[in-house]
Amino acid sequence: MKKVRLADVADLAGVSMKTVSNVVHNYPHVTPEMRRKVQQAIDDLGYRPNLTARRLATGKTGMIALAIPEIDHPYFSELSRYIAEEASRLGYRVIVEQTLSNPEAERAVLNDREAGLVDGVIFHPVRMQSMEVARLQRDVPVVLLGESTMPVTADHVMIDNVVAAQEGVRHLVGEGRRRIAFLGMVSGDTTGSTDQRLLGYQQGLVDAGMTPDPDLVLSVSDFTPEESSRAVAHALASGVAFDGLVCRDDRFATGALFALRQAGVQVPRDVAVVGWDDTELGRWASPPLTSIAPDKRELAATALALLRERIDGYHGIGRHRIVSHALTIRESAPLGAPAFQSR
Amino acid sequence: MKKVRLADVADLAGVSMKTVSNVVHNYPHVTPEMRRKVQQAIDDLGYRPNLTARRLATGKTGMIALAIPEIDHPYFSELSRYIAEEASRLGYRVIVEQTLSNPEAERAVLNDREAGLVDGVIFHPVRMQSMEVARLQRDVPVVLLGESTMPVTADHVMIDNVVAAQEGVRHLVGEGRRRIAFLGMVSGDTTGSTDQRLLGYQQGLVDAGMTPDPDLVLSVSDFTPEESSRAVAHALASGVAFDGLVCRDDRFATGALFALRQAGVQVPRDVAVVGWDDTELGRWASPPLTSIAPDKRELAATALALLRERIDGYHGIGRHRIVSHALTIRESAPLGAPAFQSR
DNA sequence: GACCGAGCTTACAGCGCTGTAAAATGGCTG
DNA sequence: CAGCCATTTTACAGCGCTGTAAGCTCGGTC
Repeated sequence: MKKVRLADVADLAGVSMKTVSNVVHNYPHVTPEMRRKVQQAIDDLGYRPNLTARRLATGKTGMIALAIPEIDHPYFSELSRYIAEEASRLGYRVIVEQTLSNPEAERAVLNDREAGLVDGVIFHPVRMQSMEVARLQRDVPVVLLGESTMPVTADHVMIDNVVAAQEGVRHLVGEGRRRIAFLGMVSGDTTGSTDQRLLGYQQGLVDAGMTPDPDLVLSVSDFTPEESSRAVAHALASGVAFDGLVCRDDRFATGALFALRQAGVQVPRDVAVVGWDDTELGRWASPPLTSIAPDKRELAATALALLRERIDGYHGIGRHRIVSHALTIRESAPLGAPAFQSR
Repeated sequence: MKKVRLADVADLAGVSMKTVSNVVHNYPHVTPEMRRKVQQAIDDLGYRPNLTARRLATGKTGMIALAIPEIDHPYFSELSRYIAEEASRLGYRVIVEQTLSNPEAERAVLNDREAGLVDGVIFHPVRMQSMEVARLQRDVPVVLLGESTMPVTADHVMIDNVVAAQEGVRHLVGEGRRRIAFLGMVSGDTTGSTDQRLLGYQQGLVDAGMTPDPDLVLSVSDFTPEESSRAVAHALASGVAFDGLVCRDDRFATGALFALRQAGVQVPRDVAVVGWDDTELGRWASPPLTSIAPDKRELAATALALLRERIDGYHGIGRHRIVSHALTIRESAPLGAPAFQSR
């Protein structure tokens, strides 16, 4: 099956290439008879337009890049799904770049040594600072996700992490918890997400008339459930006492649940746990996780809408959009189940 | 920042376009002096090659498509990660097509109305039959994953599902389980994966001198933990008794754990559970899942190796590769923990 | 010192499609 | 039936790069 070109179809149908092109694109001003004749030739030859050539001619690729740290992190895989769905709705294909939180890979996302690959980029950086983004960003439209960076040159979508964390704390306080811990800080984490969540957590404590206790801010050495579990186990062994726990993400919460179970600490009776991201991992944890739930669908739609506008020619200053979130209540920190020994 | 073309660099450096191209591609026969001069011009102008034009000229896109049912299914998100990593190692970019198990979307993967988008496709179909794949498959190299189809026109990679299921059963039998159930059949599932796993399950029972009992094959109405949980709850309520459970995948197993917990059935004491796919979801379930673990990394590497060969010109008959698997033992069906009332 | 060949560099024709501008067609009007 | 205008179709020049084949250099050889 050798390649069929537009010109071949034109020859067979006895018309010009451009007419064939018009038929392919459903250009309205083509007589029905002509359309039929051309379509016949297309079908006979099994012609399929060559996308690469089209792109070269139009300058549009119809593709966007989605650059995220890890494809298989539950939050990112769920987000990817919505982005893929929304992109497909808008007629874009998605190429996935996995940065693995590698600074060089992140730089490569913007500083790509090649051009003309995609029409735009949706990028969730974790190692890159605003300055650097601004410096590296070239002509490609970029929409940033997450909290690490928000230069004025690119658009940006996030949820209000501070408020969300405050809400998480308020929920725990409302259920009678008095010693609420935060899990966790990660050394070398420059994303700002954690900072904002920690800030909101502290703010939440203050709102409730409590004093943040540095001992209750647990550190984790990596973004994995394993390390999170280790950190919680260590805290328990060191005698750090808490009856509530706000986690940086569901993965950390999952690790925490594991460590608590191992230590014989009951959730939610002894410790109520709030996760973050509302992922499948948390929905099926035991007990199922109460979790701060960013509206991922809205996040995806907003990011793509902004990107679309830039692709369509908007060149203004960077816009910042806050999308909504909710607190999804489940068993790990339910309503109306006061702590074992609430004071 | 307007576009810089190869010709602009050539002008500035005072050489031909082809020489610039040679420098860009590190073609060896370029004098150091020339190389320096050209590189200088490239840097001065901030030149970046246009990938689309390159593709049109070479006919290679440097991209492969990965077509899977759901990006955020734990098995597929983990597999995607390895495929993305391996692809990147080989210099390919990955574009992700989410079929959502939609027959039309699956057909579109092969029957794409446009050509020249990717050099090859890695495709995990769930609704499509061998015949149809063979009929629709065009000139693009295709490697199939999963068990639903294996036409002679395309390469194919899978694990030995029958043997794996037998091993799962053997493990449960070895731990003293005598009434082992299978979860679950899904109506409308034409993938063959489930069939093969069920077959292996039955074979495993026969190997152990047991008689498969149709009542112990549970049906689920959809590939979700929710439905799986419902199915198990229903079975328990109907008085179906079992002390071992082999699940079609970790999602089903996760749903099963939930239903069992709700019903006060202890795992593994009362029922030992074996999952499938060895995903993060199962690793952090409670209790952590014993699971049949396909070697996803090997799967990804094998699929890409086969695809690479086809892209490089191999046109022979479809090859079938079996990659290895293991049974990862965890708490849901541990070693040396005989059933509560084993007979 | 003319010749040779390996090593470098160049000119240019595509790759397959689309946008533009110009040409052809055909229905109406006066 | 010429004249006009709106609609439909055409010719062709790019889009930016690479492969091919030919041309140029220059040190080494006899």
